[in-house]
Amino acid sequence: MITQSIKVACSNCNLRELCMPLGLNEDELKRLDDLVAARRKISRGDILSRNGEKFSALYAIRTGFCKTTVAAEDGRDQVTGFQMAGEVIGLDGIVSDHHTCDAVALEDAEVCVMNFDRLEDLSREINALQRHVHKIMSREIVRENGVMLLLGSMRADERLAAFLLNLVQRLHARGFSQSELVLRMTREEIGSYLGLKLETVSRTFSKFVEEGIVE
Amino acid sequence: MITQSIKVACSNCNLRELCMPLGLNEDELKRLDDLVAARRKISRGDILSRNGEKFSALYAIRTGFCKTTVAAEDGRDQVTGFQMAGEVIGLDGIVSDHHTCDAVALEDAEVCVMNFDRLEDLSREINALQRHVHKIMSREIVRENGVMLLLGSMRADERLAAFLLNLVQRLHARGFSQSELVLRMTREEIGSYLGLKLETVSRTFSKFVEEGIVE
DNA sequence: GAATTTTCTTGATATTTATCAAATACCTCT
DNA sequence: AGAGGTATTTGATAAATATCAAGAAAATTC
Repeated sequence: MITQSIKVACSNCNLRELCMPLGLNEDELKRLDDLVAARRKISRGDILSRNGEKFSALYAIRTGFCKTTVAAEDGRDQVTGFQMAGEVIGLDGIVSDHHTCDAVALEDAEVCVMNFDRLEDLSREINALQRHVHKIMSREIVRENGVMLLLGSMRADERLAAFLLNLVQRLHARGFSQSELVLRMTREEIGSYLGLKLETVSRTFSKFVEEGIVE
Repeated sequence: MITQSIKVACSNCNLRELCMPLGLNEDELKRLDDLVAARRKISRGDILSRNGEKFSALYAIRTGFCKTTVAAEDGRDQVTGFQMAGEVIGLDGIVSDHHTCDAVALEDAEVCVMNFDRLEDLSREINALQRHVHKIMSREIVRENGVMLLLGSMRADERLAAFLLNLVQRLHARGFSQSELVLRMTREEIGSYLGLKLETVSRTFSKFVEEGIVE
């Protein structure tokens, strides 16, 4: 685990509008800076947090791309999400004080470590922050509802299309192209997320190419 | 909409340990009672909250059984959960200030209406309540992770078994039998939740009966 | 309590996706 | 740049689940 001790500030961060509430005054911003105690650099394949591990902090992604997975008792595992800059990992750990997911970097990444006790303290004092924390958690619930809809009632091609559209939208909100994207995850990881086997994902991609929908 | 004006108190409620944090002092309990402004009785089939509707309150189920569903643009819909006494409905509405699910009573039910702005106010003042709200949302995220695992990587019989076990566990925690349960939902609703067609659910039940797993 | 509607079960068949297998393409490391 | 490993594609076949259909059971309504 490499934890940088250099002091980094939300107040200067170009992702602040993704991670943090708007409309804070200077004093509030300064206290926010104290919350993000450190950044942590992780390399591709590194595990940011592991199922069973004690929960103490949320991680806001600054750069890079991650996935989260849950495991069944028999070892099967399921990708539950792909996270990019400005998105928060670790909410699963709050309820039982232990993580229930693995979070893994799909490329070299940098995350801001936010101690959760301090986040709770601060969000009692800054209404906008409290509201923001609630919204982040609610957003995750709504996202997962959407995944349930996808997994429960869509065909393979619909699932893949919905997945790609969602990725492009999120990337576009971060200033990337609306028409191109680089897939950081493997066919197998996409398949796991979409409840499909990697061969089915590959075939569906090929079908999309044939139909001229994607290149 | 029938809203009872009779004053009801968390402090006397036998479900308090499910809905609310433990270890509150008398003063805190009294303030909690003020939060739950009213109870609302709903009949089977009634819609508690509807996709698109303005969000203002969470609902804690006091008696009865509900389901939540999300809808795709093309009209397909997906059951995202079944809720019983002590469980909270409405967390999806926080992020956008509007509900994104429909919540429907599967039998005559009674819910406690908790104004969310007041819940936020109060949870800034009562640490245990703040923590509790966070845990409730985190629990929902973890639950949905489990459903994603189920939908993404289990076969029909595994899905149904996991579903039944989960129901029995939750009912048992509420004092009901460990070996018997009454299903308040139709085969179609179970199927929607599990990503299966109602015929498949029915066949799988029949298989379980043949195998002597259930009656 | 009889009629009507809804839900459930079961069978036959169709469709979708998984599995197994092999060849190719792509990365990564030295 | 080349070797070795990993990821991807594609084909053939198998398995799981969906679809269509019809009768039985259960619930609801009048």
